[in-house]
Amino acid sequence: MNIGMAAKRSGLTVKTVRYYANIGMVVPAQDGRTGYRDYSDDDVARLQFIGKARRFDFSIDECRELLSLYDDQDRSSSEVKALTLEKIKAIDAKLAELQSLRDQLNFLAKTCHGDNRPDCPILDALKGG
Amino acid sequence: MNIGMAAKRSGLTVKTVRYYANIGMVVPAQDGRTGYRDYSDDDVARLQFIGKARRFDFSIDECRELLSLYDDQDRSSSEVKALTLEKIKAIDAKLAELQSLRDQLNFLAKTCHGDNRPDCPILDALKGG
DNA sequence: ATAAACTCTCCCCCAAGGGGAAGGTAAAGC
DNA sequence: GCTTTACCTTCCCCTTGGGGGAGAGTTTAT
Repeated sequence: MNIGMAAKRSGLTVKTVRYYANIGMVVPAQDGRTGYRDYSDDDVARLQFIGKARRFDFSIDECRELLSLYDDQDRSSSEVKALTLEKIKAIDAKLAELQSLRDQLNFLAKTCHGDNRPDCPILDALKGG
Repeated sequence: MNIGMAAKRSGLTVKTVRYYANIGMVVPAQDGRTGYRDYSDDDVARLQFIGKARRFDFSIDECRELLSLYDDQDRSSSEVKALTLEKIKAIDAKLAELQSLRDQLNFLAKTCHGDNRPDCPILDALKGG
């Protein structure tokens, strides 16, 4: 099938699908005369797989890794689990960082009266050494 | 003072300080002969301000806005507070998204036995429609 | 036959700088 | 005075994960 259909079926944009072909992640067959990419059902399955993994916040390189595990019939589930646990750890770190930011901003916002007076503890906090 | 000292005092890298000059955020005086940037103490204070705001996850454009509020002696604190509350809302949304991702991945990781057997519920979840 | 829809490659764009080359300057050592 | 070293300048390419659009070829529908 052409790239438009592959994109539709995988829920990705044509640009994204083409990008994945360019970086060698999902390389379809190609019509020698027209140059049109020709996607198989299996290609579409791989695109779907990547789309899901991306939504789980896996990077392109991590997707590549997952994809090679997905392709390897003999791989052990422990490798996939390890990758997933690492990703969870990274997400936890980001969560903690954002939480701390949120708390600090929230404290500033609460102490700021937020009226027409020009003095503002938020700016003061940003200003102060 | 030269850019190296300004960078040191503001806790930023030289590259970053030069970048802020290029995009018009903190534009120092410039020596006509050598072309060297010449930072005042006030410039450094602005750089520090931006550094802090960036650490609070404000984007460059938001920093620009904060900076203009910071410069405006007649501004009301309500504008600053509004910007801050918006930023808190954005952080909350990101937190919720990451939390949901974390939960889903955690569930998958828990149900994955993670041994030498090849079947893996994580990959199955990524595979399935 | 022609217009619309689809596809191709190629190039520039985003945030927020980082890395490094090539070349001018300044300060310090001898 | 000379040289080394440290610092400064501009310029260009790189990152992530694609988006937007130009210009040209193809296929499909009318």
